[in-house]
Amino acid sequence: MLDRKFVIENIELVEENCRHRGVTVDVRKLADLEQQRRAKQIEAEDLNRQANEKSKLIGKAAEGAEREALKEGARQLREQKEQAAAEVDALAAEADAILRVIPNLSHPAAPIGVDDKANLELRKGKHQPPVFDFPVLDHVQLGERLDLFDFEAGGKVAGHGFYYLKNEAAQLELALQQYVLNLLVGEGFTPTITPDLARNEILQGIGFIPRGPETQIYSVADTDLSLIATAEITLGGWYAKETFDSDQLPLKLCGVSHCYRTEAGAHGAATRGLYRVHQFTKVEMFAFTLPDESEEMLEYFCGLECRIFDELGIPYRVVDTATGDLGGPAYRKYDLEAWMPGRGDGGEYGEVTSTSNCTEYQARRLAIRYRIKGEKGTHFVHTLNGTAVAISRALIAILENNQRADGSVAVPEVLQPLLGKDVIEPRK
RNA sequence: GGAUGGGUGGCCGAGUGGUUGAAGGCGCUGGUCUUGAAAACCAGUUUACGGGAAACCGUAACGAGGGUUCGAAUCCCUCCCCAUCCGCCA
Repeated sequence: MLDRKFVIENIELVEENCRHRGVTVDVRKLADLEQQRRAKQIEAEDLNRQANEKSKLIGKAAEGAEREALKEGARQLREQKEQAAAEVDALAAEADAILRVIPNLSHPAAPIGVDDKANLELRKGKHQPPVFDFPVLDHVQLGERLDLFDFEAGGKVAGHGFYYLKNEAAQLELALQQYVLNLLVGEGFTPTITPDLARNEILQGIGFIPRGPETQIYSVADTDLSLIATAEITLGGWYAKETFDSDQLPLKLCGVSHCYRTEAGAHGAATRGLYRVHQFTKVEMFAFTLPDESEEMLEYFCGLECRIFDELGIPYRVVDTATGDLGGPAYRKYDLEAWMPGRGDGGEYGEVTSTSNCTEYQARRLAIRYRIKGEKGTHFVHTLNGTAVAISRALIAILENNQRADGSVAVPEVLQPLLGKDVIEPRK
C-alpha cells in the first residue's frame, strides 16, 4: 500500500493513477477520514497523558479521601480516553480499508491503458517462431501421442483443472527445475523450497485476496491458511516484520513451490490442456533491494527470464504491461509471452513468465524495512518478483515448438543431460 | 499429542503492581589520552505513530491478544513460539 501521508499530500496524482489502473477509489474520503483520525488521536493521547499523570500521583499519595478522589478522577479520564481511542480505531479501520485498495504508483514509462490490449511489445527473443511443413499439433495432442499427461484421471481424482504428468513430462518438470535452479545459483540466488501454504495475513501483505467471491485462492477450512498461488507469497513473507541492515541488500532468493489457483470463471479453448490449471510447479525469483536498486533489478530479472527461454530455444516476446493490467502491487511489470504453435489459429503468444517491481507497496504492508548504519530510523525495502519457470506453461512451449513430423519432440539441448535423452518419441 | 521449563533492547541478562523505555554487562558510535593502536576514562546508542520549519515534544511497545487495576514487564485467561523428555510418524 501507499504511504498515508503521501496519498493525502498528492490526492490528484493518486486519483489519476487510479484512473489509469482502472480502480475506483474515493481518495478524498480517505483524506477526510485521516484528518478526523488525527484530531481524535491527539485528543485520545492527551486524555491518556492526563490519566497517567494522575495515576503517578496516586502512587505517592497517602491513603484516604484524597487518594480515592484521585482514583475516581483517573478512572473518568481513562473512560474518556477509551471512548476516544475507540473512535480513532474506527476511523483508522475505515481509512485503512480505502488505503488498501489503492494500487501502487505506476512507472512513468509504463504504457497507459485499461487492459492487456495496451501492452507494449519491447523486443523479441533470439529464436524465430518455427515454420512447420506438416500439420501442427497442440500440446494436448502431442501429450496423447507421447503419453505425457492424464487429464481424465486428474479430473476424476481432484477435479477439472488437475492433471497427472507422466513419463518424460514428469522428468521434464524435474529437469526444468534443476536447470533453472542451477542457473540461478550461478547468479547468486539462494535456492529454497518454500511452504505451499501461508497465513492469510501474508497473502494479503503480498496483495492477494484470500477469501471472497473474486478470490483466486484456495483456503483451508477452519484455519487462517491458504494454498499459495505463487512462491512470491512465501518468499516475500519470509522477512515480514523484519529489518535488514542495508549491507545485506540486495537479497536474491529463488523458491520452488507448487502454485494453486482456483481460476474462477476462466474457461474456453485457449485454456485447454495445461494452459490454465489449478496446480502447477514454479521456480520463482524474489529480491529485496534498496529503493535505488529496484529498477535495475527488474531489468536483471527480465534479462534472466529471457536468457532461460533463449537457452530453451523458445521464441518469445517481451511486453511492458499496461497500467490497467498491472494488478495492485506492481509499479512496473514485464511479461514474457512464448510462441505457442498449437494455440489459437496457427499459433499465438501466451504468457509464460512475468516480473514485477513492487517498490515499497508490499514491504509497507508486510513491514519489511532496512536500516542504514549510523543513521536514525528505518525505511521500507523494495520487493521484486519474477517467474524463472512455470513448469506447465514452459511444457506447452517446449512440446509445441519442438514437435517434428514423425510426432516426436526434440528435447532442448540444456535439458538433454538432465533428461538423459535428446528426443521424446511415441511409445510403441 | 502429553509433561516440564522458558520467551525482556543489536546480544547476554536483572526486574518487590507505582517517576522502569526498562539496572548491569557486551557490542557499537563519538570524545579524552597516545606518534599510532590497544587499554583506561567520559558521553551517546530502539522503533512506530502523532505534533513541530527545527531543536524537540506527546503517545505506544518487555512473544501475541484479552482481562483485573487509578496504574501491569510484574497478577489472571487464551493463543503462538522455543528448549528438554515421552509418545507417534515419512
